[in-house]
Amino acid sequence: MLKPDFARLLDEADIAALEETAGRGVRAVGPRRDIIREGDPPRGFAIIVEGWACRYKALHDGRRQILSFLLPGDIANMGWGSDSKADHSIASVTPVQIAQIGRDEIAVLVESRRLRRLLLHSVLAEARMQREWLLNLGQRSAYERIAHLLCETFVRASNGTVTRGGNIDFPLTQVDLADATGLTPVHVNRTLRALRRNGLIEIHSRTLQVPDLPALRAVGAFSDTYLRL
Amino acid sequence: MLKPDFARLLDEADIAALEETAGRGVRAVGPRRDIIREGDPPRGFAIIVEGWACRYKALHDGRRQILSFLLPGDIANMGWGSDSKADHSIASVTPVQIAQIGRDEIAVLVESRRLRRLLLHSVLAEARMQREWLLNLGQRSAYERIAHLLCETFVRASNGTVTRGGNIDFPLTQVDLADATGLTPVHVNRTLRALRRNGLIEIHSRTLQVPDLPALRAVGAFSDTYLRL
DNA sequence: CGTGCCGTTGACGATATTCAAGTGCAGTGG
DNA sequence: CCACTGCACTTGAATATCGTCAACGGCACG
Repeated sequence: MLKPDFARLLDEADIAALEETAGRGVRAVGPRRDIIREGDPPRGFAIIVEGWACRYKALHDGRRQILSFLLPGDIANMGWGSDSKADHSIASVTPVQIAQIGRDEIAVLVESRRLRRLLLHSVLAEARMQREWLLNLGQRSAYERIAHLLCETFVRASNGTVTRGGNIDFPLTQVDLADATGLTPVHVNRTLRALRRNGLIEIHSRTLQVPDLPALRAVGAFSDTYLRL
Repeated sequence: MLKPDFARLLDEADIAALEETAGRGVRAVGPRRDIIREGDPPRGFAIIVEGWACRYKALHDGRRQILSFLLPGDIANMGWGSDSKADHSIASVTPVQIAQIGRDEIAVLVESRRLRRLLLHSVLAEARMQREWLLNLGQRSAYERIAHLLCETFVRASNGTVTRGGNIDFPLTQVDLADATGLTPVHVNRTLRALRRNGLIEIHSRTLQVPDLPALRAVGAFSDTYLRL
C-alpha cells in the first residue's frame, strides 16, 4: 500500500500496525466526489490505496485551485496535529479506494518513533511539492508550466514502474490541468497542442505518452529532487 | 521572542529551554543577504528575532519566486526532520537578528512532547500559508492578488499591536512584491497605484497604511483563519 | 437517440509584459 | 558643498500572453 520511499522508513512491526489500522478504514469513493470539504473537522490522515485524487481550495465565485494530485500510495494529511478545521478540500478524480486513519488511531500509531517520522516526512514532502508549485505558478509561462506539471505527474505515476515506451494512465481532464496551473481550459488546450506539435507529449484515451522525457524536463526546467525523500 | 500563538503551546520549562538554546545561536545578518541557500545541508530551525526575511526559490535564468515572508517571531524550518538538502533559500530583507537551532540541539528539545508539537505546528502553519499563496497565484487577478498579500502582511505585522491609525512598518520593495506575486515590478507599480487611487492603501517611506482594512479584505477575498493556530 | 461532458477551434478583448526613458532621493567621495 | 552613483519608483507606448465568448464535433451513457 505504501510507496517504497515511505515504507523504507519503517520496520515490519510498524508496517503491520499501520496496515492493520488503515485496513479497517478503507472505503470506496466514486469519481469526482468530495472526500473532505474545507471547514470539516480535522480527521487525521488518509492513504490513497487506488485511484487518483486531488486537494483544492475554492473561492466563493467558483474559481478553484488544485493544490496537488494524490496518487496511489500517497499520504494525505487531513488535519493531523492540528485542532483547526480543514483549510482545503480533497476530492476524487477517478474512483478511489482510500484508507482513513482517525486522530485517535494516530495517537496510538505515533507512539512509534518511526511512524512519527513517517508522518512528519509525508508532511514535509507535501510542503516541498507545494513550494515547487508556487514557483511553477508564479514564474513559468503556460508552456513551461504545463510541461513541468506533466513531468512531475509522469515521474510520480511511473514511480518504480520502468517506463517502457514512456506512457502512463492519465485520468486528468484539461479542466483539471487548468485548475492546477491557474490557466483557462481553452488555453490549456492550445498549450497541449503546442507541446504535441513539438513532439513532447501525446495524450489519447486517458493515456499520457512522453516520447522524450529529457526534452520535456528541459522545457519545464524539471528536477525530481524535490520528490525524493 | 516567540509569538503568543506559539508560546501558548508551551509551559515555562519549555520556553526556558527553547530560549536558552536559541539565545546561544543568535546572529546578526545585514539586509538583502542569503541566510540559507538552496542546496545547503539541513540545519534545523531558525527563529526570526528581529527584522524581515523571506524564503524563495530561483530558476537558473534569474527568475525567482518568494514563497513567504518571515516576520519577527516566525519559526522557519530549515530542514528539520529531513535528511535532504534545502529545497529553497532564505534571505534577509532588512537587517535581521536570527536565532539558529541546530539539528542536534533539536534532537534534545523534541524530547518534550510540547516542543515537538510546537515545531510540528509551525510546519503545518507554514504549509497552510503556502496553500493560500497557491490559491492567490493561481486564481486571483493582479489587483486581488496584491490586495490579498498586503492584507496578509498587514495582519501578520500588526499581530497583537492594536492597529491605531492602521499603518505598519513596511520594508518590502515593489520588486519584492513582484517576486512574491509572480508579476513584473512594472505591473506591481501600476496595480499599487490603482489600489491607492481607490483609497485602499497608502505607501510612504517604508510605511504601509491601510485606512479601510475591511475594504481591502473584501478586494483580496482575505480571511485570516489560515493564519491562526 | 438524446444528453452531457470533454475536447477543439476561431475571433476578439483584457490583462500583463517588455522596452525605454526619466524622476527623486540617499549615500559617497572629491 | 556639490557632482556622481545606484537604487527604488514612475510613466508611456508597443507587444505578447492569456482570457472570454461562442460554436461545434466526438463519444460515452442512459
